[in-house]
Amino acid sequence: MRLSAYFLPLLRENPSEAQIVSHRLMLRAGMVRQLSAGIYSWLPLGFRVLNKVEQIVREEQDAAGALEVLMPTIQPAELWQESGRYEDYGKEMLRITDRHERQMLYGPTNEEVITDIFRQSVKTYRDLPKNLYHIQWKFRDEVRPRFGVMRGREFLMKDNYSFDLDAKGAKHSYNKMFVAYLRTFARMGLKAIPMRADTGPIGGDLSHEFIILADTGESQVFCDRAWLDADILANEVDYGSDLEPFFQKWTSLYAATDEKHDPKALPPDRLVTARGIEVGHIFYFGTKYSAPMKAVVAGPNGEQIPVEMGSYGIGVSRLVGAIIEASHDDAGIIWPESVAPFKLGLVNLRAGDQRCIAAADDLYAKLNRAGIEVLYDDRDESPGAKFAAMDLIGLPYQLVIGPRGLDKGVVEFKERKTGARSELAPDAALNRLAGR
RNA sequence: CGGAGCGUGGCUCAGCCUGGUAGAGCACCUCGUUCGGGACGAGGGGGUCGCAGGUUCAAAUCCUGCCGCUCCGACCA
Repeated sequence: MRLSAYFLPLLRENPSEAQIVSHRLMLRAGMVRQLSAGIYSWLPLGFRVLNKVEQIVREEQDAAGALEVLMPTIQPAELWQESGRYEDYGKEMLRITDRHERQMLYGPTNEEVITDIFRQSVKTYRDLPKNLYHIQWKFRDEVRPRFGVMRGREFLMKDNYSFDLDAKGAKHSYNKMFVAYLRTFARMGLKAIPMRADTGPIGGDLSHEFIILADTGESQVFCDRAWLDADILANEVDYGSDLEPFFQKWTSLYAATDEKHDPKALPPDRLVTARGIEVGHIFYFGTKYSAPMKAVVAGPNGEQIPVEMGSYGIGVSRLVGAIIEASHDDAGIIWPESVAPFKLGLVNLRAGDQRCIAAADDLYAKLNRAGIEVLYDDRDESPGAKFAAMDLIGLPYQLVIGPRGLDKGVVEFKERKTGARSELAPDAALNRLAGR
């Protein structure tokens, strides 16, 4: 993508409404614009990241055997009256009346809708287990939206729902999601630590929050030092096998939120105190919805059995902010390669110099042919402005083309994360990037 | 929802106290000179000061109401 043809409205100064670093950087890097309190438009650069995060979530859900669906954002109130949550949910739920005076709502979550879908079509235990997910916009009318997309009112969430015949099956479904979540966050360069959690308005008796460590996190958390070196992606997981050992392994290391922290749980030399951001939450809640909504199946002996359910959420749009919170420096964002909007920034320092243009255009074409996602800064700007822009948007690698380098037959290769620079022949730079 | 604050070109902000008809830096447009970490000169465009009402000869400035946004606290992916 040529920057001259892109839509990347960068801000040189910090918008006064943005108080935390991810919010500031997302506005300055031209990723999002606020439309209203807690409601954001995603601009091209931000949308690319959102899609990459979403895709990683999707791949890990698919790998764990969940099936993707898409449910509406607008739901009828009756379903919520049936489950008993219509009144309980309170003012957080955005209620809407349609032209026929029918009570509708903008879905804050989807337990009711999915349970309705399930009960219409699944009548026998032979069709179990099932696990359905979707990635859809939600609306929760937060009293106080803040932190940019990290706590918006409208947000993109992956939520899924498992259906099993009995508690044992439900626990296996829970474990699958537990594994999938650890893998999902790890692939985004995040260390997400599962912490036992309250179930809140969702209900149920088994629940874990997944919390990533970031200096600017909302809440204080405590964990075993061993977490810092843990490598979740090190071992492959067979979702068909018994996952309980995996679950036991990753829940045995101490980790607790502020409310649940026991100061005596660990010796001081093993205790890490940090800030945390919640990026996922999983629940096993049994028959809380299936019983009142009559989501029952015929069991092996013909009896009617309410299904055992769980629900699992990942804040997809929140993750974009959370990743920035966890990975940035004074100059801007530092994207993990897996979610970076482009892998590479190609900078032509002299937009008016034919030799530089020819060299940059040539490299740009080759990079495109090699399938490398590249943002090509072909604008006529000062070098300083170009470098600052590249550092701000935080692409993992930069290639700089200028007259000095061309005299020596080289381009400069820079790594955003480490700041390491080296000079390479253009073809060598190409190979190096293609090899990564 | 309790407490606090803000709303003036795209962004950051000054002007408001002590009313006299809007200003700076950055950004933008044109020309020229520049160019290896946010260049320089000259010229130029853009706002009626969140909205409504009131006081006054006169309101960005004073008064009232409303709307919007932000921050601190209790709740959430």
